[in-house]
Amino acid sequence: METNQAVKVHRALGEHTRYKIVQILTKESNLCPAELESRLESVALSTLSHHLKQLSDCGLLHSQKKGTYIYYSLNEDTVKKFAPYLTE
Amino acid sequence: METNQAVKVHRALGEHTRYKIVQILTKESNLCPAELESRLESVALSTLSHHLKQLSDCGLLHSQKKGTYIYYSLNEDTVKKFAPYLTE
DNA sequence: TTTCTATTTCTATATTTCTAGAAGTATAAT
DNA sequence: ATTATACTTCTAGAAATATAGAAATAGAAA
Repeated sequence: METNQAVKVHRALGEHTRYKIVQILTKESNLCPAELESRLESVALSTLSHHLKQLSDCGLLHSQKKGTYIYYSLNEDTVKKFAPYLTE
Repeated sequence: METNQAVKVHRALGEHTRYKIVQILTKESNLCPAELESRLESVALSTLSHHLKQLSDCGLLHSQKKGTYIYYSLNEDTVKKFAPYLTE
């Protein structure tokens, strides 16, 4: 089943927790999973990790590793293209 | 579970057939289910109807009844807000 | 090396979504 | 009134997705 990026991006944003993650990252960038966890309500870290992977795979997020920490932030270009209203 | 419009719209667009329906309607508007069916590959009318409902419920489409026909077209405002790249 | 911390991957289960046939509704035509 | 057409709603099975605990990985500190 062929899946283009647009569909992937929309599917990624079409779920509450992931949508919230993106919203949070429009306000504060370079957050690590543990920090995101504290800003969400009752999501297991393993679940959060799964969501972050999906958001990264479709190009909405990028991450930077520093020691044992991984800092996530928005990929501005992708957000601008597919969900510009989020950063206005 | 509270669902805002943005999440609903993204969820609606995050599926191939529905995404395709919206793409088709950016080029030709006022199409009825039977016409859409002929422009898609192997989707049962009942399935198509279900997709059209989802697209309508989130505000992406509106429809107009004429006799037994129902003509669907894009709700420009919603598309402009949530997926502007589709009409550019 | 051992232990600790941050995070991901694996696994299984629960839930949601997709799909299409069958049945139903509404309008039009005979 | 009967039949035909256009479409939707109901139903149920199949497929996909979400969830979280347990196990695994990778780097930092002791």
